[in-house]
Amino acid sequence: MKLTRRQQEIYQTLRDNQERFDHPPTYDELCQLLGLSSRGSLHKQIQALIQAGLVEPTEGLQRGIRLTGNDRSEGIPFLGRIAAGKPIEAISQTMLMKVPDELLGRGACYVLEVAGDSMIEEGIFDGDYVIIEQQDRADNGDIVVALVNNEEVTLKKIEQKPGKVILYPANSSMAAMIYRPDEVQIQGILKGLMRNYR
Amino acid sequence: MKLTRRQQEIYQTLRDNQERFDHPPTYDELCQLLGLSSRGSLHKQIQALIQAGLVEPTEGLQRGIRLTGNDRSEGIPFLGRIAAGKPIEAISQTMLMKVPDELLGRGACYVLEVAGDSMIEEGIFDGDYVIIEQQDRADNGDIVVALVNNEEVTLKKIEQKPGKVILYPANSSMAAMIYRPDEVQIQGILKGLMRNYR
DNA sequence: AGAATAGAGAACAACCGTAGAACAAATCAA
DNA sequence: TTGATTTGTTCTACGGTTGTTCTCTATTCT
Repeated sequence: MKLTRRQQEIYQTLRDNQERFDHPPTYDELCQLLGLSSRGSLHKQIQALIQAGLVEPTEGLQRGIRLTGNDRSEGIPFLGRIAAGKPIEAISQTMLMKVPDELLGRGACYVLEVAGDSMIEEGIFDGDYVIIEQQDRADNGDIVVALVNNEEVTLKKIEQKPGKVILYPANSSMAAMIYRPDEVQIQGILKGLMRNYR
Repeated sequence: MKLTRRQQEIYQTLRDNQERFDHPPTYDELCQLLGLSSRGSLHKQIQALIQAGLVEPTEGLQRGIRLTGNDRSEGIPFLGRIAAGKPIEAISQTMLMKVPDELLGRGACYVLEVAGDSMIEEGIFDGDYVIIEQQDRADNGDIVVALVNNEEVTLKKIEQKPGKVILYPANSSMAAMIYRPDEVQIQGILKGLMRNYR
């Protein structure tokens, strides 16, 4: 989606003033900030920003959140479930999940829900949430999200040797898989884990 | 749960004036403090704060406790390390740690760092952070923080039978311990877990 | 000229905060 | 104990605020 000049300008103003408001600002406050005198005009622009995914819409609530873009303060995206042997079940809407800073890597991160017990001996259980930092290389021994043959996405421990790549599950009832380097594409490495007991 | 502006304002006023009252204040006193003239109006706002878990509701009692609640917007306290067989190494200053809402219980919660491998088969490793909800009872099968003989604090799976309490480690090289009910005091139950890969 | 972009302003519905009456439970006074 | 008073709760109603929709006008660009 492409933004008009004015829309970019408004978005920039939103970001610049994000911290000036203890609570999300009202349309009237924003109008004053932007030199507008009509809520309706602003509303039209804001809708464009929502359409572009730069602003979170408010659900029914008044004084609803406006500005928040997709920066890390509101959480990182939850992309879906990852199971050994299947592509990631992508989730329709981008959900944001708050994650403690301690579990984040330096780069772009996202969250996946683990399906299956293939990493059980590493303490990664079915239903756990893993925080993945997006990157395309890994050290031996890292636990990675790997795309195999452009088809399957799995969470495995990796070992890269000259001419072959081994993906080890952490479950003694499953076997390690050996591939040619060009068959395996690293998508990210494991940075953190969260589990929910109920 | 999100608070409206006024609700936050009221909550802040409650906190600020918490120490000014020897006993919890009445609705009328709070109304005067907040410039309201209707108890009913205040009541509705207070209900919202209770809903958000920031205020403890009063059970039947009059002049009942109001304000005190658990504000977790700044994080929950990190209390120290817990190892099987030793008291919690208390940390000098109370550190706050931000934790995703999904991992929190409803009541007061805190964070401990796990020392040792006694729960390794439950996927709880040395160095993991566990989120504990403070409470003094548990169901069989829950993983609890238990104070034994007023000396040792451990993280174990509990089973309570008439006349005895069994604490199971999740490590086949360690034995379960059997106690009399009066020797074991439950301090909290496990609600969530976080792990950091570096 | 025609289309796209911006803004003003009116009108409306939902939401929020408040007041106040009425009632029940708890507390206090005698 | 009994009755009066305080205190917490429930309910209705009202007005202001806020988000949304709509129409209309002005400006800019191709």
